[in-house]
Amino acid sequence: MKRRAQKIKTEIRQEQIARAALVLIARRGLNHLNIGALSREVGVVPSAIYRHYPGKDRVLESVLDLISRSLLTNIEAVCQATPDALERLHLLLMRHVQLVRHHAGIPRVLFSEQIFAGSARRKQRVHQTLQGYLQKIARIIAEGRDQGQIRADIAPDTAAVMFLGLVQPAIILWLMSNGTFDVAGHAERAWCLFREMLETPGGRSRPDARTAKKAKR
Amino acid sequence: MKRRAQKIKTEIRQEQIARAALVLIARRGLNHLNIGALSREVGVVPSAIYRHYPGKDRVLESVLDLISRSLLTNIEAVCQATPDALERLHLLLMRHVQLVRHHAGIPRVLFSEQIFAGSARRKQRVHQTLQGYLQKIARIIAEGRDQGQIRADIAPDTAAVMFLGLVQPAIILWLMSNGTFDVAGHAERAWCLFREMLETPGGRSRPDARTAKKAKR
DNA sequence: TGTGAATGTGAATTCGTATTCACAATAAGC
DNA sequence: GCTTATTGTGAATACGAATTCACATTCACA
Repeated sequence: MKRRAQKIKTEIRQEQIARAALVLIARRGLNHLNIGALSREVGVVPSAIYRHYPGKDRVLESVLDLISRSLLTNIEAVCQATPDALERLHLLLMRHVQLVRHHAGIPRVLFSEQIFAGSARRKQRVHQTLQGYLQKIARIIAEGRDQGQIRADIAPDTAAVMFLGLVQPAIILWLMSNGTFDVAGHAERAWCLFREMLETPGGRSRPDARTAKKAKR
Repeated sequence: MKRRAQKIKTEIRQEQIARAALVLIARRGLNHLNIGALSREVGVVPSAIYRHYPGKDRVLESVLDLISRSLLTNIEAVCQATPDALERLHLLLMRHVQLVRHHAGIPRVLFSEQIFAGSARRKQRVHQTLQGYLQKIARIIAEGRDQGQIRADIAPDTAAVMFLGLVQPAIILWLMSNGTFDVAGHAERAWCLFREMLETPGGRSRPDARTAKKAKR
């Protein structure tokens, strides 16, 4: 019955392990992530994990890398998709929701106690990841302001944090309601209000995003 | 040196233990909360905890009670302080920030993995607490709408979740930055924008909250 | 095809922590 | 003051989970 697992090169296994960890975290949370379950998910025996990682901590680091990359990938994607700041934000919001819905492990890691209370180094690391994300959002907003599309009396930093706030409580509600809460719906409604708030009062009150190009100023 | 702890009635000890737990959670997080440290904080020996609680789980329940009551107390306080919906929200926001800054254990518990991933019962309980809080906020908003002070085309539920979002990411940043991030400052700036967004466009663009009574419609 | 390095395995070890229990001290009611 | 229920104490227990290690297998390379 029990077949011995195939030998796989360390780099591949590391990737496998990190992804499996994210899946397990999504399923049962970071606290329940243990080497036993992780190895089972990968299809090896617990001690095998230590062939590829010096310890559980380093596994977590890899998971954080995975998450960091996902977030930054989203930023880059929306920046390539359109030059319009408001459209970028809207796209980013939807992609963020999709990402989180698909990988529920991400918010679970970011909000986890193990991060807040864990080693100062890990905490620092997550903090920098979040700060980087926020800065990139703030930059998009600043560009929109320079284009006259976004009110100049709004501090991009503040707006960026608010932007995160459009979905963060919703995600928590979603996690706590066993996936019942309609994150995407809330995000869409909240976005409409947020956009109105951002837009320069000079423009139309409800310009269609599709027609609102940089031309108007 | 080591004095035997004084005998104290169970109800009092229970309160002590719950408060001590919240303090410890604020200091080191929910994951690091163990019976040993908890008993030390209270000034007794680990096994003594079991004279007052059947187990660690029940201690957590008490902590949740403490938190629930704090949140609801804030709601009641602001409702008594003023009949003006926008003022209520502003007050609530500031009180919320103060509460969290004073008892950092509160967000640590609410965002904790142990809640999301813990027993379904606890999760359910926290969910209901949050839902109750949200509903009360939504009611304040709905009243403001009925008074013509708040735009009628905004769903109170959505606005309530957004209201939470004004501070939630800020609180997380605050926790991760070791108390460096200026939560109160962000809350104030975010509130100004949020208020503008809520207000009926018919009114002045920046009516002083003190003069904006229900009379105007 | 043979050989060594890389990877997988199962048992053993260690550690932290929740919980239990028999016993001691204390407070409250008579 | 005496008795008894209540509360505190220290040792013992139990359990889960991380990690280590000696040994087995397999892959890559010559």
